[in-house]
Amino acid sequence: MARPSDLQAPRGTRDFYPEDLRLRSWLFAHFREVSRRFGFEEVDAPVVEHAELFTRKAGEEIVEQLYHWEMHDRHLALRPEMTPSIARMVMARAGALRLPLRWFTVTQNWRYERMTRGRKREHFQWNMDVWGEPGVGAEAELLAAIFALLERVGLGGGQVRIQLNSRALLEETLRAGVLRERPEAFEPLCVIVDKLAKIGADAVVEQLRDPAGAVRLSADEARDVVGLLGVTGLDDAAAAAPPGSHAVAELRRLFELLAAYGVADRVDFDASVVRGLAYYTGVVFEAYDADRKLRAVCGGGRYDRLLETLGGPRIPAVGFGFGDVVIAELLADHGLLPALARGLDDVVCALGEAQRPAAIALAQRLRASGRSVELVLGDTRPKRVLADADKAGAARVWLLGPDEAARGVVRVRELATGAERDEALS
RNA sequence: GUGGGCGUAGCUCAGGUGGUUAGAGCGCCAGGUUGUGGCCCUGGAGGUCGGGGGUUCAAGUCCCCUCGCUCACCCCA
Repeated sequence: MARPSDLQAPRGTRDFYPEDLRLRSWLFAHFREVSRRFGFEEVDAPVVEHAELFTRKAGEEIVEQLYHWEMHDRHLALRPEMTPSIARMVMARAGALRLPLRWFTVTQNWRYERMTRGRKREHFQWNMDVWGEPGVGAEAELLAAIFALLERVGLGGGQVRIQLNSRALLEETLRAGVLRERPEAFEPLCVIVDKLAKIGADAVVEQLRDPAGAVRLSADEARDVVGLLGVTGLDDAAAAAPPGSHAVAELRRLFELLAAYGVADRVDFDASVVRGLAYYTGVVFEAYDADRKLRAVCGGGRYDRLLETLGGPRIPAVGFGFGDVVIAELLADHGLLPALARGLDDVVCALGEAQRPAAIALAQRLRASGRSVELVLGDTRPKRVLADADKAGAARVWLLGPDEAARGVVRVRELATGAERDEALS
């Protein structure tokens, strides 16, 4: 039923009822378990940050879609992504941290944007980052972790593939060419080039030429850049790169490492992947469902200069963000969303107020042993108690009536079998 | 911002060309044993038909406006 808008969750946000939250927790548990197995530690930061932490000059959409406001002379914002907050935390303790650092987060993020399938204004995101490791071994660990997660949720059979590129490769090529005199145009160029698959080559060329823009290439130069993005094989990319390319060597090394993890066959080199965030400097990647029906399941890359940009030391880093929305859509499409029970173990019911103290003592004893115990609060008939316990998925019901009390026992019923027995109360 | 679909019970939805007290399934509540669940049977509660206006003897149904949800595009994580 349609309710007044002030009684609905704002557009793009969600209420999580118990059954919804069970599913969310299930997913988060997998995020955390994979992170744990890879030796990552969980951290968190405030949802509200100084807006300046997120505002950058490269024209990224993520900055334009910031939820932000002025309050008591402070410009605050809801975090649209986790990386800047983590960078802030790393910077604050840079001198005391043993590198490389492996941190992960599972957080709520906000982005004010139009809604479509797989895209909401409020979403949760799993982040894994490695700080202080310049080599592609870090990328390999992260990609392996993504595949580990996919396998845990039932998508380990190639339903999801990762497209991967290196901004360093693109940068090497362009700095030997059209950006020789203007290296600072590289970041805005990446933001534009990221749109290739969405707006088409002509529109990208147009934006790269824009005399009012930050890139300002000639028409021929812009077309050359777009041409570079069409490369799909690593050998072709190598051929187009400057001789002795460091970036090509790193990509080759990365694929060797991915082979050692057994996931190289699910990763494709694709020069058109550059990502829409300005701070990426090296390897960048995105994961998509094999049918390409949905938006990217996750994405990430290397950002070796971000900490420097924020005024900190130069610590290389690489990470990814993995949202809860697209993966849930994908799991639903594949019929992989699990049916999760409440996890209630026991129901304890006093039949008659005189038996309540004994029922409370029993419930507390069971709880102390770690069981999930629902104590029936009102004066509910056994019929109802049994039915409710059954629906809740409880294993057994403990009934304590005058008869049992007189004998110092409690009636225990196993719901699965219907078997009953008396058990001593103390 | 553009275009489409949709708003009827807690949920999922039916309700040809406008016509008596608006329906189903599920869920919920009660009963079918006096202290015993699942299955089954019976009964019940629950609806400003998103909101406002209009046409009409008569509007859930037609027209206009409006709000909301949703999908696609635009744009972008």
